[in-house]
Formats: sequence, structure tokens, C-alpha cells
Amino acid sequence: MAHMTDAPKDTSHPLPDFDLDSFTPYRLAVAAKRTSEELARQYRERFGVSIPEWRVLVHLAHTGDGTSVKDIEGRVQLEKYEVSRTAKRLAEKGLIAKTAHASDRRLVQLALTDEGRSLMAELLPLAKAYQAEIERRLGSAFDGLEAGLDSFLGDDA
Amino acid sequence: MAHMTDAPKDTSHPLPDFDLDSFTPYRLAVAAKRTSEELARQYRERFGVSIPEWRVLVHLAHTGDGTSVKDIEGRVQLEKYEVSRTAKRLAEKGLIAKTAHASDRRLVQLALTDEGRSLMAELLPLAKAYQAEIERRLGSAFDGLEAGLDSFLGDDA
DNA sequence: GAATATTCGTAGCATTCGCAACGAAGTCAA
DNA sequence: TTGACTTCGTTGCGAATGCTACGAATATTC
Repeated sequence: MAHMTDAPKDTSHPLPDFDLDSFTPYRLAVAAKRTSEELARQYRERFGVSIPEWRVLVHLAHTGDGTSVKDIEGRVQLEKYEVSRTAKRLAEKGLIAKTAHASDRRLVQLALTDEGRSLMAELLPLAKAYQAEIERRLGSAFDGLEAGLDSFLGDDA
Repeated sequence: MAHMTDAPKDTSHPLPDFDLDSFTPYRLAVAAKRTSEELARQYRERFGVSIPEWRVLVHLAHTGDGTSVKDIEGRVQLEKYEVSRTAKRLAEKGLIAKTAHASDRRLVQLALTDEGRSLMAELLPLAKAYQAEIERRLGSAFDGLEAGLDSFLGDDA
């Protein structure tokens, strides 16, 4: 690609102005990272649970047991290989159990163990409190944020 | 850790309701990932530039040459080791040049090469167009989103 | 029923990430 | 000047990530 002389440094291309700080994808990325990390600190340090693990656990807590990897894929915005690996880790930690589906043995059934359930019984209220704190912090701006996010997520998630 | 009998499956803990889809950190994460990937496709495929690389390039295009790693750290929400590695890659690709600062030789000056400049001359209009498309897509919801994001980012970025 | 195609989940591999430790360069204090 | 301390940037290492290919189980077609 056009590798001209390196000598005359400036003048050549008067690059257009561009302010990263007002670039929506960047702003979303930073906001997402902040909230995720702020929350993740709570359950990473206290429970040793990562974000993908958290997502899978929430889904299992929400939809009940007997969910397959395929069911979770997409619903929590994880690729199937991520779900697979996450499930493996959660099983190793004793938080979920993996069993083969009775009639279709391609499917793997995921279910919270008792230990997983009691962990979620502690975690979910924390998450709810965090959500409440966000809403409080944003005040009247919260509804606008929600409406904006709806436009992005409208299709499927 | 408390691994009780696995037999009696439910009843034990009536877990609180929790809907991941309406959890703000999750919604932000998904929206961020979508926009980033949508944009990244454009410049990853066409220019072979990753997101951290893009951020560093934008910063250099915006603030002019002679910026140090330390200057960039924080401004584009990257850790210093990320900036360091990103700069290394960009230099290998010939998009930026790294030179030692004249008086303080701890500092490394980063500057776009001519090749980097012409790449940015192509990239920045693409990004601007994408921003315009987002604003068009969101319509009246855009302002609300901005206000909400401001509340998250208010402090420093 | 046999051959083919499809779905589900996993694993290999290379890359990237995150942390923490390090070396080099500079500053400060005596 | 010497020695302790700080700042800047890089790197080693283990873990996580993303892609792709693969094997097992099922569905489909003839």
C-alpha cells in the first residue's frame, strides 16, 4: 500500500478532525467495561466467578435446570464454544452438573447444583442492588439510556 | 465446599427473579460488542487494524505526532502495557514510527508514518459515516443515550 | 438399511490478555 | 557523587480468547 517517501512529515494529508471521546462505539465500550468491572469485582473476588460464568449461571437460575449448551448460546451472547468451556469450568467448580439428555444424546443438560443454587441466592441480590444503584445514579437519564440501548438491541437481545 | 446431596433438586432455594436482558451492565456489554464488531469488520477486513490499534491511531491522528505511550495510556482507555504492545504491532506494520524523546530518553515518541497517515485518511471518514449512521438509526433516542452515557463516563472519559 | 448431511458439543492451536516483575532513565537528597 | 526513589516502557508467564476442525449422535434421503 502506497508507501511514499518518509521524509516530509506533515502537510501531506490534512486528516479530518475526529474526537474519539464523542464516538458512540467507543463510549459504549468504555461504559460497558466500567460497569462490568465494577460488578465483576464484587463477584470475582467474593465468589471467584467470571463474567461468562456469571452469565451462564444467571441463565440457569432464570430458566430452570435442564438447559442445553445450545439453548444458552445466543441467549446470553456467548458463542457455543464459550458456553462449552464456561460450563466445563463451572462443573469443575461444582456449581453446575452436566448430564446427557435422555433421548437425544448429543445434548448436554446443564443444571445448578445445590452449591450453585446457594451461590446464586447470594449473587442475585447483589446484582439487583447494583442495578438499583445504577438507576439511582443516573436518575432521570436512565430512561433515555434504556431507550437508546433498546434501539441497539432491538432485534434479538 | 458444602457439597450436599444432589438428590432433591429444586424447592430448596427459591431463587429471586432476575432477567439478564434488562440488566444494564449486560445491555451495555452487548451494545458495545455489536457496535464495535460492526465497525471493526470494516477496518479489520479492509485494513487489518484491530480495535486497540484503531484507538491508538485515532489518538495519534487527533493529537498530532510526538505523543508518548504514557500520554496515550488512559486517554484511550488502554493500560500502558496494551499501548506498548499495540505500538509495537503498529510499528511492525509500518503505520507508526517509534523514536526516543530527545531530552528524556525514557519517553518513546509515537508518530504516524506517511503510510499511517494515508490509512487514517481513509479510515476516519468511514468512522464518521458510521457515527452518522448510528445517530440516524437512533433518531430521537440518540440524545437520551448520550445523556445516559455521560453519566457513566462523566468523571474522566 | 446404507449413505449422506446436519446438529451438538468439544478440543487444538495460535493469538491475545492481564498481571506483576523487571531494566533503563531520570529525579531527589544528602 | 553516591545512593534511594520514582517514572516510563517492555517483557515473561500463565490464563483466556477466537477460530477451525473434529467426533459423536441424529436426521434425511434414496
